[in-house]
Amino acid sequence: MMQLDDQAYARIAKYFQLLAEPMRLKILNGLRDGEKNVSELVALSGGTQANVSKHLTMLSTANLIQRDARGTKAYYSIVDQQIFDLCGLVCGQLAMQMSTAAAANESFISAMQSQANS
Amino acid sequence: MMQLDDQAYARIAKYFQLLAEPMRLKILNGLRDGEKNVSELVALSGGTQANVSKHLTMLSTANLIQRDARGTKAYYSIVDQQIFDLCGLVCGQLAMQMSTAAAANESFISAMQSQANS
DNA sequence: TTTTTATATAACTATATACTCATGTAATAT
DNA sequence: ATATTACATGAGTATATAGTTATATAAAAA
Repeated sequence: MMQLDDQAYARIAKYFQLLAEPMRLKILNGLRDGEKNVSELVALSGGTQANVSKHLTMLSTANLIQRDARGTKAYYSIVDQQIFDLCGLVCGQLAMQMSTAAAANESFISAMQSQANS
Repeated sequence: MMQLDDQAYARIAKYFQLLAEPMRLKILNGLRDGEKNVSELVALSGGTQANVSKHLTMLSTANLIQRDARGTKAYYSIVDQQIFDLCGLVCGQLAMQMSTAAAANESFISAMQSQANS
């Protein structure tokens, strides 16, 4: 077994923490097909401007997304598409759990699986 | 872009939340090469018995690990090894960020990379 | 049966963080 | 110059959660 020091665990945990928030996942998914400005992300996510902006700052600070200010607008985009591999894996896990449990919500499962394979 | 409903985002976020804690990552990594009982995990992690037990209950409830009580001991083990793919991806991301930033701590980077490829 | 060992859990505290509301700031438009 | 638009951020609140201490529980040993 690989040994990691406490700082390494803390870093990895902080990374996962960024993905452990529904609104941030929504924002990241909203950026899947290319850059969007804050207003677009506010509309897309249904959150308030202040809240979306804060989440964008967090994701940007962690270098998961990058900011490009053009005029009065700020366009954000995904830095590394590999981020979606993570989400895909988790979706696959959840889909498996639910199908194993013979869960009732079939539409959720199929949505998860297609998400995982996208 | 795939549309997910709010419940889906919440589920995925909750899953990531489980991985967003250094002690839980340490425990999961401790189970990488096979089952261990609580005492072993307490020793390995350096946490208190109560705290480790709580984290184990959380991970077990979420079906990331499974519990097997034998005598007075409780042996925990990983349910699906794919969990380590997630950690590997994150380690790779962090390693990339650090090498891109030409960070000074080279030993951390190599540790991360070998972890990602294990 | 009593004690010991191994684990789980309840009660509590401290801290982190998501959110809202209000305001600051900077670029464009009038 | 002033107003407007787009975004960021500070202050404050509420909630979630990690950790500690103490105790409960259950199997094994004495």
